[in-house]
Amino acid sequence: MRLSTRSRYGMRALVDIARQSREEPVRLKDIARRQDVSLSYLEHIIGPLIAGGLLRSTRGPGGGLSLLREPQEIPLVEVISLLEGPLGAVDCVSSPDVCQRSLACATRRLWVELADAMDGVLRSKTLADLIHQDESEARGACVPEAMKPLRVAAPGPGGLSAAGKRSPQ
Amino acid sequence: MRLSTRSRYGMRALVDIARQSREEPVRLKDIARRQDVSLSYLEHIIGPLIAGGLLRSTRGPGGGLSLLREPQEIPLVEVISLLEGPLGAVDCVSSPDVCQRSLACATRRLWVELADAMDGVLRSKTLADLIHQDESEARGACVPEAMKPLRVAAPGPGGLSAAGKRSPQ
DNA sequence: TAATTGTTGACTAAAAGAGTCTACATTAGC
DNA sequence: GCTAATGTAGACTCTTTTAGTCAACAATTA
Repeated sequence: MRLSTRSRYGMRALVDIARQSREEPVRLKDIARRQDVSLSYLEHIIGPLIAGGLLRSTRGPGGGLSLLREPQEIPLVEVISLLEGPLGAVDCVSSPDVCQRSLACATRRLWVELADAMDGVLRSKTLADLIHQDESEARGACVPEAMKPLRVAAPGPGGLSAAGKRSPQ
Repeated sequence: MRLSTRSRYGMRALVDIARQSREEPVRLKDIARRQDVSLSYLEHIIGPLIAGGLLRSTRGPGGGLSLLREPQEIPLVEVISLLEGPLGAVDCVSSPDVCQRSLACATRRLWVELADAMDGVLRSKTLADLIHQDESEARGACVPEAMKPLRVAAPGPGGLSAAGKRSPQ
């Protein structure tokens, strides 16, 4: 249940473009450098965002990527949808009898609620929220010390915590 | 961002035990049969639940698994935590400078919110909720036809939808 | 035409997911 | 104490996904 680098890099790339973009397109190479992601990999990540109508690309010298809409018109749910596919999908399609075993039905409803919760968050925010939040944080709200427990969430005791995993960046 | 079979099978196993259990322990073999999961695999899934103090196991003839607490005393967040590890973990630990690049900080906060949302759902429910929900559904609320779009969530237009993936069961 | 940009697809290595199998430890009942 | 019925542990395997790299190519500007 962890986010792929596609989503993370892709989201960062979009924020990057939104911040740099002053009319002229932003070069993929520059995004890769600023975000510290390999250019070749970023190309693949950007693909779905172009296909999904979030970005326009122009080739040749002076070319690059630009947003097709204003940041506040880009809901994050759309971004994640393009990059990650359906959230928390639990498809029990192959056995159509799942519902007769009402047990499966009960747990399934839980997974639906889980996905809905994430959907709610992503639906309530736009790219603009990330940029603005970012700018206020850049003014000092987010100090390195406060970042130490980079493991996400698990608020309070008895919370989510278990295996130790690692990830790129 | 999809749930592993561990969580799904494990949760179903717990519900199974909670429903069957009338004092005497429930045999793993029976759970495997009822839930249509291989016995050998279920053994591995059950392990963390025992280690985590949710289940007690007794060996030998007449042995099996039993809940250590009443279903209403078992928060689902605890179950998922044991089976899945931290929800939506995004650990950028290896580069301690993430926060200086405030961009990373902005997206990171989004991932935290996402994990919190899931956490909220799981924290508000107990095993008892699944059992009861289940029983009312068994009385006819959940008909096979209503189950066709087994792909989870994505409520409304413009919602979450993209890649086509498949999974066991 | 040459340099600069994005596009596409084949390819790969490593990790995680999903499971199997075998040997072993406990215990109840005879 | 023996035997059958249970759970336990760990090594092992196969498949899919993740996370990339690389090379050829297409478009565009100067």
